[in-house]
Amino acid sequence: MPNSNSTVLAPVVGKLTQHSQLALAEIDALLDLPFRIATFDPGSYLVREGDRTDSSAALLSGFVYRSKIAGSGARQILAVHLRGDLVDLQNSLLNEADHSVQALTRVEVAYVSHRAILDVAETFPAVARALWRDTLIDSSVFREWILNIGQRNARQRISHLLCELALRQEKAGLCEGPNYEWPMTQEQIGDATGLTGVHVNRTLQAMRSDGLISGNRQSVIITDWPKLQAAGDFNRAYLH
Amino acid sequence: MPNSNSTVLAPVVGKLTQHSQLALAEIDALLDLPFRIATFDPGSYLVREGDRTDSSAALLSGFVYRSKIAGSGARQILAVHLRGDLVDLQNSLLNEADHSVQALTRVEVAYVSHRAILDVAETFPAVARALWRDTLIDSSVFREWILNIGQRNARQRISHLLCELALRQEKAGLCEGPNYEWPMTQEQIGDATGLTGVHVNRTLQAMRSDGLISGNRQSVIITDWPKLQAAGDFNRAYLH
DNA sequence: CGCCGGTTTGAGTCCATTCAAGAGGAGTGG
DNA sequence: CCACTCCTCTTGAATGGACTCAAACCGGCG
Repeated sequence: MPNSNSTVLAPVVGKLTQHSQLALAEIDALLDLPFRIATFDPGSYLVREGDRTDSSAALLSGFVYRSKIAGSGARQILAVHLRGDLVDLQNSLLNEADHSVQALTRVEVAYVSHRAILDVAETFPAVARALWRDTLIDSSVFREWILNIGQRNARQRISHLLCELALRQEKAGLCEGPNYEWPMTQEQIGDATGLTGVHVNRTLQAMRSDGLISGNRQSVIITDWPKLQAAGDFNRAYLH
Repeated sequence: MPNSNSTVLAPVVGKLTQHSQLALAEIDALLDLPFRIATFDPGSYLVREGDRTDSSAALLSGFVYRSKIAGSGARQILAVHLRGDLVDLQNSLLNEADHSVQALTRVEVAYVSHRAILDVAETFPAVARALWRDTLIDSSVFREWILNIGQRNARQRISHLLCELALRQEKAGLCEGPNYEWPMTQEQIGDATGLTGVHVNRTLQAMRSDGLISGNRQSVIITDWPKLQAAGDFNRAYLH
């Protein structure tokens, strides 16, 4: 029984309007999309590789990650998402999910049917462009991750990941201070950066003792943002 | 002086119709897009990181690659493109190029203005979906590359890259036998896989002596396709 | 209190890198 | 036609960043 409400999808509209200009009618059409709310516990799957879905999930609260598994069983985390992100929009046009989506924290999502999304996109070309652009920015982030994993050392990779998540949290209006959520285990940080958990541990210790960061599990304090940015070879241009 | 002709852009239409159904009117609209032909020598830039362009390039012949440079100066190759590929379609919606595009061989491209592309997309929603889907498949390939670089060893990475390029050449109708073009230096293969040229060299030698491949520079013979596929942990699903 | 997932630490190993030099091959110009 | 250059490929030896394996530590929670 799909629901419809004019504020629940606001985080999604907020994200889209960050990079695309939308008219009031277009925003209303998005907010009026029928949706179905669901919650997930940490570790549970929103989408499994190989799934065929008929709706996409918009993240309302919490964090999720996307991942693929290699033949060896090794897991690679491809992206981390937060409030406002459309976590599997690509499945609205691709038949079969090529990767999984899992909850990092307790999350709340709004499911919107592919049909409804494509209808709005067809009615409002500006919405189509906004959604397309959103996936293009996603793509740009993937490219930066390829660079990160392919060409940077452990400290750079971890610093870069942290910079990205911190900046995106600010953009999403989730925080402002030097305090950021980082709800990943060291093992997961390793899977996201192509390192082992053990090596992540050692590298984080070095970063802490060098005064780049402090704070404990689940939450980091970026004590020296310019230095961290330099350490991570971080340039925000790729986030568009 | 833009040109217009009904067969030049056929490779592009061929690629789009591989994954999206298009009506005759839509195909005609694509073929009638105004374009401008240009050729590039190996190594020359089609797009530079930071550029703002007003048109996108469709690859008519030859090979190009996309790349980003890390702060250290290291180069990461992000993707390789061949005939029919829209190599910088993302720039039609993003302001500033976040990576470069360079010719691998002598190439011929058709430039189509962003304006014209977006107009066709607005007139024909099916075209908009086809282009969007095309960029989503691109995205899926980036994800697989993240997995490849992040979780696989040298032999797997190189085998995987080779499998992908071979399969895409077949799909594009560029060849059929066990003979494939591979117009990359070992250094470039290294940049695409996050390895050094020296190690690519040693790994290729081992692969040759294990009977996976043979042939010389610029062109490979895949002597044992099933074995190569296994060696590269290659699963074509991600190419959709 | 005792379990459990996550973090920390140590020691040994290895895959890939670095540095350096030599060989091969294609193209250029005298 | 040969000398010369440049680029790529090849090879060797030494180094090192990250991995593996394994055990101990820690804090939260039932």
